[in-house]
Amino acid sequence: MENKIKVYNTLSQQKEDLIPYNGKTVRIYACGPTVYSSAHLGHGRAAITFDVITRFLRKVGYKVEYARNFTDVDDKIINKSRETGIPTEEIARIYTEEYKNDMFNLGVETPTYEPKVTEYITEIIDLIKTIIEKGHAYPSGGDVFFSIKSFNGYGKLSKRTPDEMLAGIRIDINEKKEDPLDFALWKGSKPGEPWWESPWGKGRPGWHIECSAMSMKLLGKSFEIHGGGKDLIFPHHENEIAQSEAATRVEFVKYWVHNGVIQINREKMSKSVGNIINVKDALSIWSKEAIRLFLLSHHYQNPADFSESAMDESETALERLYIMLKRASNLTIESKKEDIELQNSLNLFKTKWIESMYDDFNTADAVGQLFDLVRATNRSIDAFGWTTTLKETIKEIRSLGSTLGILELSPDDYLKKEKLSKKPIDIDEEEISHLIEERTAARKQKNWKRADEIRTYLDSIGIILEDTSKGTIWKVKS
RNA sequence: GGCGGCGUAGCCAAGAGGUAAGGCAGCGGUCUGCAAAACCGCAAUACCCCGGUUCGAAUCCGGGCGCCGCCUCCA
Repeated sequence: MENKIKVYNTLSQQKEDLIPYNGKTVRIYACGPTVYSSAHLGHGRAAITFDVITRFLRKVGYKVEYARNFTDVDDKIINKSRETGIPTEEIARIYTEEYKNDMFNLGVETPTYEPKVTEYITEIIDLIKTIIEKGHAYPSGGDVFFSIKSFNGYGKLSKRTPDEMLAGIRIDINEKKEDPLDFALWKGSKPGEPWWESPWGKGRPGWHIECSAMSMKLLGKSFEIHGGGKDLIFPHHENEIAQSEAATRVEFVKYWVHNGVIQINREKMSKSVGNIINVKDALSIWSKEAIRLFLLSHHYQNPADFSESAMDESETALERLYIMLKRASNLTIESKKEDIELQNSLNLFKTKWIESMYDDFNTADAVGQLFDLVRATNRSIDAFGWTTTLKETIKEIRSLGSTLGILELSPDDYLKKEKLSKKPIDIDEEEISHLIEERTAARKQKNWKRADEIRTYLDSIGIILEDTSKGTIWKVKS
């Protein structure tokens, strides 16, 4: 096995060995949402990407300090407040809570820190003061701007020079700026906007400064991984680097990690196109684990094209995993038998899925390894039933599962309850049991007509019956 | 226009110099009262095109074509 985790760094455009600044501690900052509307699958993907990275790093022995912020003061929140008449703080509070719920429902573990911008205003003001003192920013008419010309690495993350940026510029000319590419660190507040006292008058933070202030406060001047969606590379992350390094004169972040965007029909999911799928809505149709499996079947850097049929396929694929676990749990006779062939598959799997994850967190490859092993496991169950090897195999499969955040339910909970909750079916479990009993009796008398009637009826309302050597079991149709 | 990326069977998707994982859909078989599930097999000479480097290219280089992202708020 490779002894170093490889991670693709947007800054160098290469995979690099993950070498923390200090021992085995990895500090991660991932950009969270601006809380002015419901979380969509794009937010979900970003959260799940860094959730899995965190879970894996911890699994292989790293200490991970993970911060994910809430931007709770911003133009978009102010606009939303104007449209709805709801105070900005209330809008921020509502969507912050909703985001936390949505992420919980997606099985995303809570980060170590969840800072809010409004709780770090002092740090933000101090940081801006430092940047001004070092000659990289200037107050102008109540605002403070960062001078991109004063920072000679500007553009190093997004791979473009200021001249190239200027060529395609579409932002409004702002008289207060010395250079059209300069961006606001602090914005003087207009009437009715949230504001804080500052050396430059009443105002609020610009968009990018909060992430620099909060990440450096919580994780230190230099930390290992900074993440977010690819759409944040420019200008957000580019500006963060400029601000932070202008203030500290040391490397801000060692590895920049960006996840691909969600697409619908090969087009980016975005508000302007109007093709947003909210996390809540997706969760009302598909299980959280099917959503995770769908996302994790793509490499985190690639775009993931979302569609109902693709999601249905993921649900079916997940069901295949749970059916295998169900078949295994149905075996009651313990024995000391071993299965050499399964043992070989298991040994291969143990090495390969870890290797896949070591290679830039390649969950899609790991998922492929998993399905390989599932076939071998089913084969073993058919041939030998319960073996000590099977027990070991299930344990290893659960181990990958806990890294990806899937297979965390009991097979019955998934095959029945989870799916019943997604597909409201007009029958309860007790009634199903009664019908199954009746059918079993009919089958004993070889009354196939009645037996098939019952099965057909249940099938028509979405319940599938399976006759096994241990009796009839049921599950909810996909 | 500038910068970055993508193009792998019917669909989705890994792989990034050594002869192409996996999932879904389809078809045939085993098993079953019939099914389902599972397993076995088929479709399957699947790497956008044209050049080049190499003993060897899906992978590296050059040139096309098509698509996408960023350059304005995005995760």
